Amino acid sequence: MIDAPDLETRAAPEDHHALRLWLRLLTCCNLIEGEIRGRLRLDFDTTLPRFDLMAQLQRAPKGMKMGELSRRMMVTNGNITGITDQLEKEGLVVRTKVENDRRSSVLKLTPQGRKVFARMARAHENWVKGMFDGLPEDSRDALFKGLGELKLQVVSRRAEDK
Amino acid sequence: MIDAPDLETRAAPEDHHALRLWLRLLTCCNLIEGEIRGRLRLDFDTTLPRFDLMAQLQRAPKGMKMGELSRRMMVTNGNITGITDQLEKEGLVVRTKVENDRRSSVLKLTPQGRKVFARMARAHENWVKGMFDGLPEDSRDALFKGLGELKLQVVSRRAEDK
DNA sequence: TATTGTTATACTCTATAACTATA
DNA sequence: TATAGTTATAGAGTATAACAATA
Repeated sequence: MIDAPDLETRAAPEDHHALRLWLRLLTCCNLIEGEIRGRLRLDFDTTLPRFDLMAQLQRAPKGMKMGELSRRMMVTNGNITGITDQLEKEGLVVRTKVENDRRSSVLKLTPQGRKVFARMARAHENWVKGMFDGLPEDSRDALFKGLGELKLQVVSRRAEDK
Repeated sequence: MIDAPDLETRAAPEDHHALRLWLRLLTCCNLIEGEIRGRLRLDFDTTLPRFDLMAQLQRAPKGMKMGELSRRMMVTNGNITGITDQLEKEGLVVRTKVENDRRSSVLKLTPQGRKVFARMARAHENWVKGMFDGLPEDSRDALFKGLGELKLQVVSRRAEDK
């Protein structure tokens, strides 16, 4: 066993199972996310939110409205404006105007943005594969399924509350 | 199916299984963490790092050195100093000096800190239970086991790299 | 009136690096 | 020389709220 103190050590043996599960989930996520953030910074001098925004655009060849990005990334409009400003200054995305609604902007990757993102996405995928590929196939399947159920659970509770 | 666009929509069907698994993990974690952060803010006017620090101290009746907190919370010494300053100002923790090493500080919860933390911890546990308890027992077990494997995997890779 | 996006502001968290005091 | 903690600094990310233009 590796001696790696971490957040999960905050759990006590008598704690409720759900709590221990949550702390383990959080620890895993933080470890992996930290690894990815660090590498994005080191190898590509960028951040996770910038990468996420570009990933969303990559999946939307016709571009995406800023409000839609805000919903998907679950941050406020103002934040999207800020991240977009940076990316546009670097020539990676571009705001375009739509015909029927002059309030809206549609964001698209520039050719340069597509090129840069392709390189980042390839590296990113390799990092992730490296971290997950040691897991037995059935564990991966079980995780995927369990997390799917968990997500539904959490999302539907949120919908109830509002 | 609930229409809730989120980070996971960034995955494409052709993406590697590991990548889809990671995005789902990240989405779950962000949803739950956001919920907890929001409630900590609303109900107790505090933050997750502050709560985490107090949780660590709660588990260490004799207190804990700041360096140890830094390792467990995986942040730098300077950050621990900052969070500690806030909590000490609010009378929730206290720095104490140790006999044999005058450089070190040992942090402890004050009686007031223990009282406040107990209330927060109870509420926190209920939030978490509420989010996880809808999961079938075998799904929870599978998640716990799979995440344990994943954590080992990631931690040991980190150890190799350094 | 409601919506889209922008701006201004403030705050938390974070890391880096230089520093003090002790060991 | 090394370690424990502090300080100073800078930057990212976040939310809130007021705002302009448009629907």
